Amino acid sequence: MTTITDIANALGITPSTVSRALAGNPRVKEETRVAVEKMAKLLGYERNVVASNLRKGQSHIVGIVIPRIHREFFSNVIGGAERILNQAGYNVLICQTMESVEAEIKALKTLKNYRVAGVLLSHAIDALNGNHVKEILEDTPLVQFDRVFPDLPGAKIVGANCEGAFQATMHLIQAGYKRIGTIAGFMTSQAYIERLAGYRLALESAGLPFDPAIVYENAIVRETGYEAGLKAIDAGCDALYSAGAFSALGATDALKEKGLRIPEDFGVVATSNEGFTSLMSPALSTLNQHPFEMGETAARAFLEGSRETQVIPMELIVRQSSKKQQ
Amino acid sequence: MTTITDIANALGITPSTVSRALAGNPRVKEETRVAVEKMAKLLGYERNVVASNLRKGQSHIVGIVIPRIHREFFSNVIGGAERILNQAGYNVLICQTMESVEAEIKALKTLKNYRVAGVLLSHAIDALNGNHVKEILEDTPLVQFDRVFPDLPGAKIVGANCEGAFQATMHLIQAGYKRIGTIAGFMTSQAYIERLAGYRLALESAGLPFDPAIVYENAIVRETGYEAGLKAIDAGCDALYSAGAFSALGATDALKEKGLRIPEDFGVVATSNEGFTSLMSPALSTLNQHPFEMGETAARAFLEGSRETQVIPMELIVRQSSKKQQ
DNA sequence: TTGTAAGCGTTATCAC
DNA sequence: GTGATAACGCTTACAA
Repeated sequence: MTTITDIANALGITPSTVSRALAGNPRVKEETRVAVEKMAKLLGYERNVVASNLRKGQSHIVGIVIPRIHREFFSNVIGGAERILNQAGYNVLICQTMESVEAEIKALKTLKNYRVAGVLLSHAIDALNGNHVKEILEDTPLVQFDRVFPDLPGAKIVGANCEGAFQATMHLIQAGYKRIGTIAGFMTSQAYIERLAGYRLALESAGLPFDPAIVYENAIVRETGYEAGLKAIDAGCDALYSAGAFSALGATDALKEKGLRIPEDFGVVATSNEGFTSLMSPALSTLNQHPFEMGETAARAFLEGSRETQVIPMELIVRQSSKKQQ
Repeated sequence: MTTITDIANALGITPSTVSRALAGNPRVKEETRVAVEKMAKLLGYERNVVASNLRKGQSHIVGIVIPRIHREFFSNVIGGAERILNQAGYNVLICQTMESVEAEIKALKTLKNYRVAGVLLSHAIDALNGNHVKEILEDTPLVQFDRVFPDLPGAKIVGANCEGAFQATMHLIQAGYKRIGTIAGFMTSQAYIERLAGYRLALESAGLPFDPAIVYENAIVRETGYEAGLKAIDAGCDALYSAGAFSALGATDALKEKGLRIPEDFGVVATSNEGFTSLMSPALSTLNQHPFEMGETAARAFLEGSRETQVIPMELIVRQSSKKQQ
């Protein structure tokens, strides 16, 4: 592999000058800069970023830590972040935690060891607070997104969870559903706490009772959604707001199995406009969290060194599953 | 950040010994090894992998280059590869090419500059051969998967494209469909060439004519699938084998729009068991490519330095979309 | 405008 | 079994 020393030797100058020329340092003669660039191309030189990073004490890698890559929400966040970061000359190291804090800790340590320029992080569901992050990351810039802990420093990019859940629940109320339960997610996560708050607010502002008996605190996966669906039927619900799309899918499994018609007998709305939701029958009404935009915003927050909390609005997409015929 | 020098100073020994102790070199006294490890823990030492990589001339990063992260097939491949690689102490740097060779070239250069230990690569659709890879990667170990070029060195992990397509088409024939078209994908990619071959083989071995007029060579996305669907109807087809799931989705859009009943009037089977296929109505019959396993196999091939071509079998999953009532 | 020299943190090759 | 020293390739004060 060609090094700057090779270029320097070929040109009869020193590596420092080559380094400066390649870095676009203005204190280098136009003439030599051109010569260096020409020779670099000729010899097929490519900067050894490992050496460069070591010297500079940091890399142009940004770590992204997420629960699971195959969830459309997260892969879209990554897509958005990557677009902005690549433009700015950064590369992306992706770590999945599979929803385990253990793995999250390991991932953060690894990233720290690589001296990444920054970390974009959405916490594992079983993380209860940000202490483990504080110790590891120290002064590495951190941007949290979606699942965030307020006690950690740095920018936070969150969805408009409360407003979104409010909107979704209100939509069910206005469609004529009377007893609306919720698949709420785990109350260890701020995002789900807020969604539940939005749900409750909607009920109360419409004069409907908030009934803890039809709040299903659970993982938001298909299996638990199915169970929640069964319970909701037994509890006399005629609609569900689900804090996640996969749990809504599970709930509709249960509803269909029990012979209930959606949306006539039972309405469903969920947060997360995963691609499959429009293909379900009936198509599922959802809240679009704009994950791509969330990724872009997180990346920009990192680039700008922002410490602000930014809220990405959610957009209600009304499909069949909530169109009660009156 | 603590360095090995800090540990050495604290212990009154030299960095070399610390380095050896930490590396598990047998020529270091048990006693000092223990002392070093204790002190390392005490001072919160974490190896600077950047420095280590520079000195050793390679990293423990494996680059994965794929067209698009948000396709379930690829995110599952990544999942499988990551599992195996993490176990072996590697980390994963992911680059998306968005189906452009330009971006593929850029990604490969970046990875080379990071002196990655190896590259797992599935080509962009507009890559016509492997020349661009040869020049850049030189002696970096390469494993190609799914979309591969035979002229490139190193291991290749491919799906059983021909056999899968054969199976899918044969299934349609046996279900009673008479005139079966195909959404074939681009013929610049070996994977799609093989799928077309399997389709043709099935027709011919069943004594049915192979008609180029109902072979739709196209991108395999929803939009082009829709167009192919319309054409297939006009051409008097009563079934389609699609080389991709999204194009099959587009085709069913067209079929429904034209009032055709699936599977009674028209049968559909597709390669790629994307999650949404089971949620379509009617549910789409697919070929499961076992992407997770493909990722694991690719990672193992890298770890073992294999140069073999391995074929991952495809599994036909029969759902509603191909169950013709006779 | 360019050269000199030191150093980022680690590891490999010698010695002892 | 341990220490001294150099080197991986690059960057950056400082000097010229």
